[in-house]
Amino acid sequence: MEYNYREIEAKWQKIWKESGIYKTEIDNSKPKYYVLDMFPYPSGAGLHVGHPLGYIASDIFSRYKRQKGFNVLHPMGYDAFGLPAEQYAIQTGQHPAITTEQNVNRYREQLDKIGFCYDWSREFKTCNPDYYKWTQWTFIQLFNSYYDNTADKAMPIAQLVEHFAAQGTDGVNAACTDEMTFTADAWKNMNEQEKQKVLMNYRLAYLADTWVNWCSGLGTVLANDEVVNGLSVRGGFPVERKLMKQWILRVSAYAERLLKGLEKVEWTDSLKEIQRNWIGRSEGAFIRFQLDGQQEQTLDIFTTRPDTIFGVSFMVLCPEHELIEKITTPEQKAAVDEYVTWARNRSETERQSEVRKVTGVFTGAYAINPFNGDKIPVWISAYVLQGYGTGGIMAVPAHDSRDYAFAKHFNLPIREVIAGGDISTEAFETKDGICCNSEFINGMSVKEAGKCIINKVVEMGIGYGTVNYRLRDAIFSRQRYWGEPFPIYYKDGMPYTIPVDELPVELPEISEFKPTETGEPPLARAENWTYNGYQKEYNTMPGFAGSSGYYLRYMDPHNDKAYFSKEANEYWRNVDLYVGGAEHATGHLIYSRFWNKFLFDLGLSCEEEPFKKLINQGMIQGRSNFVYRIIGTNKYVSLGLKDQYDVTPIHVDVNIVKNDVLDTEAFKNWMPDFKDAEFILEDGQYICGWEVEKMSKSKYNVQNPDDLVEKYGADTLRMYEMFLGPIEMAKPWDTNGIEGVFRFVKKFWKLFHNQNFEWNVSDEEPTKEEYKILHKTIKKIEEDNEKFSFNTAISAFMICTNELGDAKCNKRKILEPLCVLMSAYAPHITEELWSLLGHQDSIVDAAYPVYNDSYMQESEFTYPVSFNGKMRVKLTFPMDYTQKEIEPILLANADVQKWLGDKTPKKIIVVPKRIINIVF
RNA sequence: GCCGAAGUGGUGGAAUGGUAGACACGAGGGACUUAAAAUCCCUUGCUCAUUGCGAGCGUGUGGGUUCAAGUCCCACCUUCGGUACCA
Repeated sequence: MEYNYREIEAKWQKIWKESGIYKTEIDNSKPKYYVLDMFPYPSGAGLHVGHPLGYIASDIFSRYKRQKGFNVLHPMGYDAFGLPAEQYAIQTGQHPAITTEQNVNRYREQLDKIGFCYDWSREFKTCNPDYYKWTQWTFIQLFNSYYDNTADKAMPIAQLVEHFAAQGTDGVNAACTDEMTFTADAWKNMNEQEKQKVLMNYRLAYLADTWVNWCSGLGTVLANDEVVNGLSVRGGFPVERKLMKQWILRVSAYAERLLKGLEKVEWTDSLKEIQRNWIGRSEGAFIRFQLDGQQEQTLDIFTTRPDTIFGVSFMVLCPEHELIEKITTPEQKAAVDEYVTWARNRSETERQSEVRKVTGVFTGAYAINPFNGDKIPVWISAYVLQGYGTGGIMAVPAHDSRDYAFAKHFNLPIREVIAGGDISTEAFETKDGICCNSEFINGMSVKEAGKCIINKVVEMGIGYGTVNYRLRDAIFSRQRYWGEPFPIYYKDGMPYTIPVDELPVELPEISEFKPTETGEPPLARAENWTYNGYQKEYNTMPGFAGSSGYYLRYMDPHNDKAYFSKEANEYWRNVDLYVGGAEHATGHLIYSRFWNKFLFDLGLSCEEEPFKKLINQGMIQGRSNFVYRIIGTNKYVSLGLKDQYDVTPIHVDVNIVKNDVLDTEAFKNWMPDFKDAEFILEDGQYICGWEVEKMSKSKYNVQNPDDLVEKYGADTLRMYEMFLGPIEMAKPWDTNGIEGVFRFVKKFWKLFHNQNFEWNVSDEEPTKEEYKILHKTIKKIEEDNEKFSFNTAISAFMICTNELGDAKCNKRKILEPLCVLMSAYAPHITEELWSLLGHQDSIVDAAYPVYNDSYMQESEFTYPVSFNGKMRVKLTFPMDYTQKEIEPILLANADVQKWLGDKTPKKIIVVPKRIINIVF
């Protein structure tokens, strides 16, 4: 039979589906291996060509591991809550659940065509109430927990309540929004509402007024990772700053553990580095400055350079600082109000573009340097950020470039306290200097002086050494409909959780998906959105809520008693291999790790890190094609001739271009504008230009995997995507080479057939040469699989197939193991051949062939011989010859003598099985 | 600015410090065919030579280590990704 991929692929996909061969169960007799893809958001555009890249890689690895004897968990599902479906709903009135369902079906259809080995019985969508019940459940646990810094883990808030009742805040070392001190009696005298307010300061999920990224285009707030260059990632709308009451997750409490955990995972260095920078650990000191003439007010700052404290010449507060209204002098009030109003209302975009522009205003107040009693003016400037440290700084212009620019601009003093720089031109920012002009720390190194100052401030009771993180708490509310409702109702203005046994709180039906006329979130439209008469929360959870713990749910997806069973978790533990884009480095991959660590603290998840090994598939860029229109005409000139004319490049649909040659007829029919197009050809062809750009509809460079499956089959598509290059590298999507892979698949099929496409496999014993071809391939494929170097593995298959074809080898003992090796890459064709070879069982459970070194033994080796490093001749020696035995034969050789001439060799280097180098 | 990754033919890309360019695309030539598709064979880094042998140069640039460098070290250039007043 000829290779008919359509028939073969349809046949096996049906059989796999019906037999449930990819269904996975806990099996204690086998080691587990958990392979996970970042699940997709089912957008209306369908699966794009970048998705399969990672999915195919993980699929290959899953199949390989299964053949290696592992019990492989390889699930798939959908991240189904999200903005596009809701935006669409606002425009059309179509319920997002319906659009989502349609999109999911389309995705599933596309995925099925590629022949993945997912265990679909575990599939779920994050918008299923069965699933988001557990997202809500986790939220309640977060609400009912606080972070105990001494135990270094999350603890029940009830324990904190007990502590408050017994000792007040004395001995409390917990992550909180504001430091609090009160006695046990004070606690007992608080009313319910006051107590709730105090607890809110400690909860891991808390409600607070906070400056947020408000996106009016989307009608919601966004997390920091959802804003890029002042614009929303989804939709590209401008983002402004706004003070709003929001649900927030105290992710920052886990900063140190998130940082430390990176040491234990096998991720790429670059990804770890991105997370490290995002977490942004810095060591320094917290120091309290007294304000001149005001006993009750202090100005707290964080600095990484306590050693420069004698160089402080002014203090700066962020425009949002609460101290501003308390300390501003009457004379300065007008100027301060004006500045603060301006600074607070700037949009993110403005902030971005005005970075490094020096602005600020003097408050009229002075702080006192605790070490020398100097009066230091307190300024306000937007270069100091609210939300990092204390929102206030001690400015040391001589040794910080930002303070320097500020001091120069406002003509403030610049005092040198680290020797060796030239502070007349720029700040001297070294951390290896020696202190000067600094009284008792003169002559000390920066490091020593820092320690000394920290000891002093501790002694004086005005500060301590501390560690500060850039990582912010995550805003968890969205003023949106299509998300998980909060399991929260309000009583006397304070939030309370809905009992766990009444979960899930299902998303109600509403008539319209827009915010209300009064600007309330869409859920305010829901009828009876109450709990025992109390109003339920109008906000919903953000996109990352559902994706933060989904990998745990796959372990036990249908459990209605628990998130997942202990048994399932202890077997599957965590994800061994996670495949997805690096764009999630500062979002999903942080939130997920936080989520998992919290569940670990609760004793639910038995591993602290969720993703052991992570592979980032590179981004797939588009490869656009261009035609060149001669300006003012409807004439198009081929690439090579375009420089002779005045032309405008125009994007042309890549689907009517093959190997950069334009199908001119198809071009004329493409759009009415081009109906009468004329062409100036080169060599009878129209050659298009090309460029690598982002893949987008408007650039006509989008290619759909379905078309390629239709034209070449899934096996060819799978291998081609892997053959493009290393999965981790970004690369343009280019179908120019797919024919080569298709040819190879056909050749592979032919190994099992004669010229007339009749089955032709012999039971003869293979020769040693044939075994050698096979075992060389077994070894290479195994090494490449372990390294995720699938492109070179495919090259090895091509070489092997060519060699066996040349040798006319059709021996079962060679072809059968080869089939197994290749089944991970091309599951359909190998499954078909496997059954033709007479096997009843599926090839997915065939054992991976064992490499046998004995076939690779050689009796001799051909050495390249180089003279002073330049390769000249090749000589063959028996394998077991030593250098001593080789040398005389070598020197007696005519070619060697020719090259040596009358020179005598200084040294002869023989590297066994590599090279001989003669140095003269 | 800072952090990270990467620069190899016309193209995608191979090379544990040891014959650079595997494998594939494209291109050129040929076979088969009435023709096309499909298939098969040869050539294909650059320059010179080409009657044959060949010779020289080549992995972003400039240095260095080494018998030997695409690979290691130093400096620089370029591109891409992350981040951006984080005290």
